[in-house]
Formats: sequence, structure tokens, C-alpha cells
Amino acid sequence: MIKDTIFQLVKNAVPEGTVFDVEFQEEEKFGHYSTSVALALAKKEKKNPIAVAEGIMNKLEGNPLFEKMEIAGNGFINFWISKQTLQEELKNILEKKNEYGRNTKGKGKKMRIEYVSANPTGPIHIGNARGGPYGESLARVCEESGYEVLREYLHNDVGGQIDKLGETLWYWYKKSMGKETSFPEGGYQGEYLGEVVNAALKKFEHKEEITAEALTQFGLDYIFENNMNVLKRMGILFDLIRKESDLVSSGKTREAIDFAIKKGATKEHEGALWFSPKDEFLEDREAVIVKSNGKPTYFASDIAYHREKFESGYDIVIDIFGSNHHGHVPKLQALTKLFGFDSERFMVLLYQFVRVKRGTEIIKMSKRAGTYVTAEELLDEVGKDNMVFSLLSSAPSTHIDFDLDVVKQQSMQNPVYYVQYAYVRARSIGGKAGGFIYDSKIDLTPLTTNEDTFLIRKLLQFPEVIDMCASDFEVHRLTRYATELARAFHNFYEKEHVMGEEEKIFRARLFLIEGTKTVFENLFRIIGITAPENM
RNA sequence: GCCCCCGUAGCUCAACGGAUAGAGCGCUUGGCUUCGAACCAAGAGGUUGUGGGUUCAAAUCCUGCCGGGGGUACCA
Repeated sequence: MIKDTIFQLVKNAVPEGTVFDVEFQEEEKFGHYSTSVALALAKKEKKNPIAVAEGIMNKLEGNPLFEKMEIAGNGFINFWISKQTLQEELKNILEKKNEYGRNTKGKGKKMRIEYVSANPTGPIHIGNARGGPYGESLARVCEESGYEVLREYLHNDVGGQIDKLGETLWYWYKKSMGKETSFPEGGYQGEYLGEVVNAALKKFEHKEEITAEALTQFGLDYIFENNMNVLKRMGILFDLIRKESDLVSSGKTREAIDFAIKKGATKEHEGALWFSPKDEFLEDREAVIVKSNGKPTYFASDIAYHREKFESGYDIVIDIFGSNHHGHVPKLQALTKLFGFDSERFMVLLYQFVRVKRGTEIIKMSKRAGTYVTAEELLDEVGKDNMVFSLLSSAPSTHIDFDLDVVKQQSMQNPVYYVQYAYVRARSIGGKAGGFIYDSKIDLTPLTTNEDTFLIRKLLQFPEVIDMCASDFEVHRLTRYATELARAFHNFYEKEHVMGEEEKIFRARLFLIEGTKTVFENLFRIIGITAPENM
């Protein structure tokens, strides 16, 4: 990574502990990379920023990495990378191929990420769906950074919401039998559970044998399986599905409760057992573990589940939840203390819900009211690549507004097609050229135009983007980078030619094209969209 | 009331505390007899909700206010 190399060089040239960054520059007038280290340092040392910058630059002078260095009027140091370095790095892409972009910063470390974990009381809707591509691309990006990643999902198959599910299913069942019945209070509105009952009626041969328990179990399995299939369509597969019912039936939930009691992290109040850790954030952290009727709450199982997470020998534990769970976060953080896990290595990442509109009408995402847009509907309507790319294009903390009318109408002009089209164009040239054989001795010096250089620079940024994403988990950068790389390629395509150029240029450009294809393929794999052969 | 998140171009969103705040869609204009025009080029469009503060530097950090979303259950 060129950026890392520059960072190290500068680091050695400034006092220890200086905080600074090296930035990739889109426009070459500020160099290929730049740093504002001198500005921060000048303040600290009470010196002129220009003088500080000169001091740093003198220490870097003569390094073959750089073609040029410059101090801007305001104290920025701008670096231009030598053509030779760029060309060598370009070769590196085709040497590493599908491993290009990887780094080893997480090597030897294990990470587990829980995401989606949708309630099995209805189909996955847009809200849960956002967590899918988010968790999945985060998992991939961390794998690229050397981590061993476990993808996990909690199947919430016990509790009050399941009772309600059962009651609602039973209502639909009785209705289908022509019996008089009324809709259960607090049941799940909408036609979906009626469809689940229809599926049950097809499966059970003797209708009179259907019991409420059997129907509920059927519904749970059916909904869960459907949701997993939808996730699969989005390219999401889990390594571990943890069932809450297993935590309860195996006694793990009970053990966790006893453990919390033993540790003095509980209290009795009005006949119920409360989680009540002794810390300064008490108010945010108290929660009922065992209800006064003796039944454990969901949080009791969550204690057991997180105990597993914390005691399983993993270095980093990540939960990805919808923002409506934010009140739950301090309680979970308190569990790190209970189980002696370094709180720095446990992270809860929240994403805001997607708001869906049809024109000006806002559709409320409520499973209870039955007013939601399912992930499946959206998949059918706009396609997987479009959906994944769109959901991944904004920071998790932003509230996205999805206008279904617009999304559908614009689907052919969606950025995802802009990006994929660049790849298809590159492939097309590769095809025309009739095969490519990698030659490590290739002469890349003919790549001298602005478009050549910028495309190379943009390709070499790929490992840096991966590294940044794995460091701060801001994976939406990937789609942004994809668009930028596509632009660099489209520009190159418009101005420069491959076919028909003289042999030396042709060979060098073809090499560049192969490098572009490779980076796109790696990038698409990590984002979770397809690399189409043609469009 | 208290807690979390958001407010940036007509719309949907970017921008590690850094240089002239950028993309896509939409709008105006130009470009296919050479690798795919799902593309490229040029243009219009901004007091980053608003008032203070911190900083060499603020869309970004702190704070008051306004507006929106979510939470605040012996639900999950």
C-alpha cells in the first residue's frame, strides 16, 4: 500500500506520537497523496507550518518512491509517486489476482459478527434487509484484512412474540375451517400469516390433527426458511444459526442467570429478577431477566448468548442491530464486565431504518400492523445488485428514504449499472484482444498519459480502501470507490485506445485493462454484486 | 421529560477536523464511419436547518433553538 509506505516515512520524520493522516488525492494538482501533518505540528511547536513542512520534506528527499514533492502555500505536503513505482504496483495486481487488496493486519485474529437476526414473525422487510449487506460486506472486508470471521444469526424462536404468532396463525386456521373466530388482540395484521396457514394446510394431510403447537412450529420453520432464502438471494449465508429455544432448553439461559446472581449483578424487585450491574450507568442498564411469572425474558437468553460470544476465544465480537435496539446497547456492554471481556473488543453497530415511500406516501415498517415492504418484493422489483448496492451506498447512521416509484423507474440508470458497465467494457476489450498471458517482464513505460496514470492510481487505491473499511467499519466507502474507479475507467476508455495502438502501447494497455478487471472482480465480490459478462 | 440518529444542490446520498463541499437522478447544450453511447464533455443548480462557541482550519467537534426518525415495557 503506497499510502502506508508514505505514512511510515512521514512518521519517521516527525516526533513520536504526532497524529496525522495521509490522504489520497483525486486531483493531481495537490499531488497523488498529501498530508497536513505540518499544520498540526507547527501549532504544537509554535513554528511556521512552511518551515516545519520543509524540515519533514528534507528528510524524505531522494526517496525513489517519489517523483516530486511540494509544499503548498498553506503548509500541506503533496507527494507525486514515481511512474516506476506506479508501474511496479500495477504488476502486483496481476501477480496477486483475486488476492489483490488483501492485507494481514487481522492475521491470527478471530472475529464474530451477528447481523440481521430478524424476528420469525413475518418476512424480512427493508429495515432488517439493510443489516444484511452491511454485515456481509463487513465480514468480507475483514476477511480481506486477514481476520477469521464467523457470521452468526440469532433465531428468536421463543417469547411473547411467538405466542402472538401462534395465536394469529390459529385464527387464520380456524377461519379457513369456516369456524367463527375473532382476530387475536395484538396479533400480526396483514395477509402474510394467512398464506403461511395455507402452506400448512397443504402439508398436513389430516387437517383435524393440526394442533396449535404444531401450527406454530410449522409457521416458525416456514417463515425462518423463507427468510433464509431471501437472504441467500441477497448473497448472505451464515456460519452459525443460534436458536434462542436451544439456549433455553439446554439450560444455558438458566446458567447465565445463576452466574449473574452469583456475581451480584442482579436484584429482586416486585417479584421479578432484574439485571442490575454495579456501575455508573445503572439507569440505562437495569432490565428484567426473570418475570414474576417465572419465565425468563429475551434478555436472559441474550446474557447466555453473549456469554458464549465472549468466552469462545474470539478477539472481536460485533453485533449489528437496527437503531431501534439502541436502548439495549448499554445493557449488552455491561455484560462484557460480567464475563471479563475487554469492552474495547465488543462493538454494537447500529443502522438506521430505511424509510419507504411510494411517491409522497410514507409506508410505515410495522410487522404488527402488516404495513411493510418485504425484502423479497424489493428484490423482485429492482434486482439484487441494485438493492445491495443501494443499501450499501450510504452510511449506516443516515436515515435513507427509498422512493419505490423512483427506484424502480431509475433502476436502469442506477449507479450499480454505471459501475458494472465499466467492467463489461473492460472485459469486452480483453475479449477483442483475444486472450491475455501474464508476463512479469512486461514493459509498462508506455503508460504515460493522464488517463493511464489516473486509472493506475485509482486501482492502487483499492487495498487502501479495504484497509480503511476494516479499520473503521465504514463499508459504504466501497460503493463510492466503485463509482470513482468506474469513472476513471470510462474516462480512460473515452480518451485512450487499446486495439489498434502500436505493439508496445497495446501490450501495456492490455495489461492495464486486465488489472482493472481484476480489481473490479475483487471489489464486486466484496460488495456482493455480480461481475456480469455482458449487459 | 430523558436517551440515540439525522438535517448538505429540485430529489436520493458522499465528503479520515483540512485545500475551490462532490456524485447519481432530473434540467440545458454538444459528441457514435475506431475497443459496447447503460458512455463522455460542457453548463445551470449550495449562506451545509438556524444562532453562538472551540480551532491555524468546522458540513464535521461543543452548545442553544427549529424540524424529522427511533427508543424510553415484567415485548423481542
